[in-house]
Amino acid sequence: MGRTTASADIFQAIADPTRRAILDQLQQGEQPVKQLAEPFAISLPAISQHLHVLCDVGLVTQQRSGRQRIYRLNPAPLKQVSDWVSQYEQFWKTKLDALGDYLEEQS
Amino acid sequence: MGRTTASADIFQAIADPTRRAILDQLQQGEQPVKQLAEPFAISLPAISQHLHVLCDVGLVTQQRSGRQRIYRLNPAPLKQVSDWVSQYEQFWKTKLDALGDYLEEQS
DNA sequence: ATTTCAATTAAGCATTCACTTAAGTATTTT
DNA sequence: AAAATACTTAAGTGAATGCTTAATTGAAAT
Repeated sequence: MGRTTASADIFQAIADPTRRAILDQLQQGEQPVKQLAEPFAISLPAISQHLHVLCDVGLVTQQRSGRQRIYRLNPAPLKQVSDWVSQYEQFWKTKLDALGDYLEEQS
Repeated sequence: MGRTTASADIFQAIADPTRRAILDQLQQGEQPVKQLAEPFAISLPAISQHLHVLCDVGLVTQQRSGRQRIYRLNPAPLKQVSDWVSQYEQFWKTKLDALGDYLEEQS
């Protein structure tokens, strides 16, 4: 059934390396599917399915322009990931701080 | 074959909500498996398999203590996620800044 | 009107995933 | 030594995932 059943979860959406690469590429600006698909060694439908997943979680928006479909990055939903990770960022920063203190003591 | 084939990818590892919950719980300190499994409605082997995945990507470390196995959080690998996301953080912050500027202009 | 181009949707397939129960491995208690 | 405890590993299952090719949809050019 392919990518029709999307779980609409952001963590799931960014778990796939191809989808992350698509997002990375969209940082350079909005692009039609063909152009977006060019760097990848997979079929156009595969890309289309990935875009569908990204659309479902709101990471991209789409807009028709003639017979093209222009995709644009919308990074806002990534805040959910950022918020979750930053919880731990504190954690590892204090750890690095502790390491720094230790190193200072040694010198 | 269960969880034996771990992809050892951090984005994949945190894609599962149960695994994220396990990590969240480990913020309170190192814990044996039984205690760690308590809040979840799934079997102990399932938890063990999740822990194996987390171990593979280095997000947890394990240590024997008698017949218990103590798991401890190691958030360092999350830096990879943090770095990737922060790329976009800039993006949405400039967007929010732009919105702020716009609102200021209006007032 | 018909062909062409851009992209999606449909259908099918192999692999991976998260889970289960059953069996095995250590360690500790009795 | 035997039983109990804490956990892992093995084996199997249904569902989800990522991909493919074929068939559609829709707009543009001829």
